[in-house]
Amino acid sequence: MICSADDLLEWKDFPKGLRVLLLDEDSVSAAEIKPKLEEMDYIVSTFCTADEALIAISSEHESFHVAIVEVSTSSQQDCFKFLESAEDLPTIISKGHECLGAAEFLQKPLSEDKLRNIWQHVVHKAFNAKDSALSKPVKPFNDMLQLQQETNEDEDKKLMGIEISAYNSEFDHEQSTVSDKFQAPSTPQLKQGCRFLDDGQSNCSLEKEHGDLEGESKSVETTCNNSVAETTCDNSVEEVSVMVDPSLTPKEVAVKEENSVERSRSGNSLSCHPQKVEKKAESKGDNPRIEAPNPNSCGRKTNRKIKVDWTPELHKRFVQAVEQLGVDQAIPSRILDLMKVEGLTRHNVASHLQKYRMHRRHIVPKDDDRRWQHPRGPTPRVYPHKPIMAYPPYHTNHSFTPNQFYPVWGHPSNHHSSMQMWGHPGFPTWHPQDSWSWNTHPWMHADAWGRPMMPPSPGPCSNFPQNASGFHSLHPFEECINSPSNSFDFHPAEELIDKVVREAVSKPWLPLPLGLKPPSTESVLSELHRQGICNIPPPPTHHQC
DNA sequence: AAAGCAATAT
DNA sequence: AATATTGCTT
Repeated sequence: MICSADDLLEWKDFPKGLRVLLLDEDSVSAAEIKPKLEEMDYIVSTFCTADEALIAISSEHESFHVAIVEVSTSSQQDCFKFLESAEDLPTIISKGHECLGAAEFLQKPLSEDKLRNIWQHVVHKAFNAKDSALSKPVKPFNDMLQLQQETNEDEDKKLMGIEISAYNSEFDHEQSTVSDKFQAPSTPQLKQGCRFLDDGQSNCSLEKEHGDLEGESKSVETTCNNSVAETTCDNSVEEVSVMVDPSLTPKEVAVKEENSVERSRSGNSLSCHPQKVEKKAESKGDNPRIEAPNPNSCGRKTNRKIKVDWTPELHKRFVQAVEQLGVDQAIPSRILDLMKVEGLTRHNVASHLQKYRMHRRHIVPKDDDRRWQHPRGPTPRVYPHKPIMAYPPYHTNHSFTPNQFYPVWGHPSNHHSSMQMWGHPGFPTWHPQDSWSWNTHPWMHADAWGRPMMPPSPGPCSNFPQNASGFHSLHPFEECINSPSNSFDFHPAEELIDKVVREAVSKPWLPLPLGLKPPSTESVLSELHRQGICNIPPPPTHHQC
């Protein structure tokens, strides 16, 4: 059965009580999945054979909201048979290596999150049914799910908003941007999902079934066939599950996919982009590489050159190469050598370098350069009230005017709206090797990754405030843990901490970096006492410089 | 030939 | 919007 929108609206504690049909020939795996589902207050009925399941469906047709079918290669026919007979029952096929015109891939093993989210397919289906509540107010349901909703969109978009928000609410650890909304309703887009396979969370989502509803919306179309799915996703995924439109037979799926290819050719299809950069997980120590177009896949017709997706990781490599070479020596060919990214061309690098340089130039206005490059110049202005950021080496403080943000070059992100990151003193977090804020710190003040600038002659009586109230440091922490790409490089490297400490010890006259607090008088005195130094001169009286 | 830049195309 | 391409100069 298909659960109608009306049903959902009246379903008080949805998705509790969702009736799940679990068809799995492997009783062991069924025994693993079932309790997980039951923990989520789903009502699970397991079946070992398609026939049993079909009998159950035909006899208790109203009894299931969603089906999960684990299908082995040998039982594929059974699977199709089940799909046909199951008609409108949203069915998630959990399968081995093949992709059956997928609406969604779920990486196995099926985690709690993934299982928990199966209700979303019921919602999706409910609101995409021909005579669903398309024209009905959706607010109640939205409220019920405690979802956020755009208020200025038309009804269709609202519907999408529900579904998308719902998905996002479950995947709120994933990045979610406005543009993403219409690309991957349920899970991170394939582009992301496959790229970050090593994060253990990512799923690949391909959406194929509601083009008629969305019109020109940017849902990620299913344009991959088996080979694409494998080439793009198989790096480390052992198995995927596949969500197919329950109302479609395999043939129909195929037809729809063809249409999707046509529709998405104009540029927004991500799933199918053989041109996309795919890189192996760096955690495995492999060099990233640019995937060559797959001649067997949907990219066959397009002669476009590979379009490099400068992912944060790729960009990081780029930046590392540039820094290794030094800005002056960094030319495309050398950067290319250092980056060791298979398939990347010098042109790609040159293009990126051009942008990179322009950006750097833009965010370090000449005015500032002149002011800071000659600290002995005409009485450098010091802003005691201004925030100072301590980045390693810690004495290269960056001074800037609050509110004076420069545009940040990065992927579009709703994090732009969270630029008010000031006011978390003493959090010595930085990304030592990622000085270029690429999506990772979209809110970061430009100066933070611009040219290092020396404070004007910091002496024993530095004007730079050192206590917490004088500092406004950024607080990247939340961002780091929220974004999957960030966890990647969030390592307050010990060497750096050591370095900072060493520097602080060797140059005691400099202001301490954020995060390092001067020892308390008491602890110093007791330590001196412990070492037998009892004759301590009184501290110098405070004086102005 | 490679680099770098700006304008333009996709 | 991001990236590629092109055309030009160095």
